[in-house]
Amino acid sequence: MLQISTIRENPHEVINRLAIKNFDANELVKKVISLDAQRRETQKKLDDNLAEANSIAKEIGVLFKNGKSAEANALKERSAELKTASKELSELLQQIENEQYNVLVLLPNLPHPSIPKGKGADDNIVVAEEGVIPVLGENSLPHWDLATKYDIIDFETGVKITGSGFPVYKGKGARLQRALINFFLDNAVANGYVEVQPPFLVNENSAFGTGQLPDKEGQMYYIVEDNLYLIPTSEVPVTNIYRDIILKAEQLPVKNTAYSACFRREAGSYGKDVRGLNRLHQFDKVEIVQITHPDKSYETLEEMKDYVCGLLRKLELPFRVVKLCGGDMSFASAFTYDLEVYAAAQQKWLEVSSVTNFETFQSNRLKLRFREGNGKPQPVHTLNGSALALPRIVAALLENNQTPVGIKIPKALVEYTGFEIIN
RNA sequence: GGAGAGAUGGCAGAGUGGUCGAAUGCGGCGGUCUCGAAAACCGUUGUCCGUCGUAAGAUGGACCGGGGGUUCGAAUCCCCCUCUCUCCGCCA
Repeated sequence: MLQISTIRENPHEVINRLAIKNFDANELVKKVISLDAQRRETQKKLDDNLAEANSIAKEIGVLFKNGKSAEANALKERSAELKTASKELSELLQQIENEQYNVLVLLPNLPHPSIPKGKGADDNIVVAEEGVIPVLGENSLPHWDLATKYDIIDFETGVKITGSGFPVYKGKGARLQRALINFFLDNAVANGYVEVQPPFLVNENSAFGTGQLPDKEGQMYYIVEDNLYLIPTSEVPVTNIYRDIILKAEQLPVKNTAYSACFRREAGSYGKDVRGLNRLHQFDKVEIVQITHPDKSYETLEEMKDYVCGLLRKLELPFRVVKLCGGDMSFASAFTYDLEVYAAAQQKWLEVSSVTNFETFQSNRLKLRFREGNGKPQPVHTLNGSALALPRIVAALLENNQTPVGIKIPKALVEYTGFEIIN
């Protein structure tokens, strides 16, 4: 959520920046500003009213004590008038505030000034590419066939138990999952991230805090009976740890990492490009989150991006770093790098991580702030990234490392899997 | 699932109708003392929204889990909701 002060002070800047995201903010900005003026005017009236009422109440108290009940009763009449007026004003104020809020949440985050305009994924900028793209033999297979061939992932049994998008990992497949999770967590911890194990279900307030609600409830699984949501990413519970908190400047940066299963309904996304592990309803992911001083967040963004690159390097996967253009960025993002690995059998780049700086967009909504010395609280910057999401990593590992004798495990993972080859 | 208790400032914990944004203790910050530190002592210490001001600040309002009600006046009385804790039941 944008800060009202930003909009009030630089309306044209807001409109221009949002145009980069192909978002026409003209009307909404106008509306927010006019509602803001109404809000302040109404509040002034209400406050004056209440101030008078407060002082009358005190007077009445004194009068009664001194036995001057006639005078007190006269004042009561004025007090009653004020009460009626205050009630109307406060209802009006509430209504204006709600309206303003409802408009405010429709405005996406401003993209960083360096973000180029663009329509969609085709206009993203590849800022780095690394690793050797393997050339596979004639009878190479996509990962879903390899999974069946070596009996490590069973999609059909998953369908029987739950439905499509819920695979069953078996044998070395299951072990590979566990190995990757540990590998990612250990690396994050070695890089100064504090590991947390969050709940996989969150309440309404949390879903709201990170922006899944009120808009995107359809993307989450929902438990009606308990009014809880299955998390689409551990970003939700981890970030919400810091909801309604004022940190001290010395506590920054906060660095957390968490493994969680992630649950996504992805309604309407069935169809092409979703075979095998490419898109699932339940998958595993290790997330990294940082809360930083506003002056440090872009430095941190680079650091987080480089950290994820390091993981891909250790896994010996060819990858590229893509800077998203305005049109492809998410609602809440100010700057996003996507990291993609090449899956050699599908001959396709697969997004495995998204590293994003939200600046104050999340912290403003979360009421997550920090204080320098005795200064006023101010919003922090929040960032997060996948480090990493498993399924597409597994897909690329299987496809790229297939050989006539089996699938080779990258060296760095062997101490975690306990085997060097899947055969 | 059944029964009971509770929700107050960073924490602990008083406060049952007006002088309460709220005692006291701890913690934090500043100071005195000290070569320095500890102890002791003194002072200070919440958030949000307005108004005035370049600012420092001044000032109005709101906030004692959330919402509603009674009253001239509510942390305090009444109603509803949420959450937490304890005991019983069930259970990895």
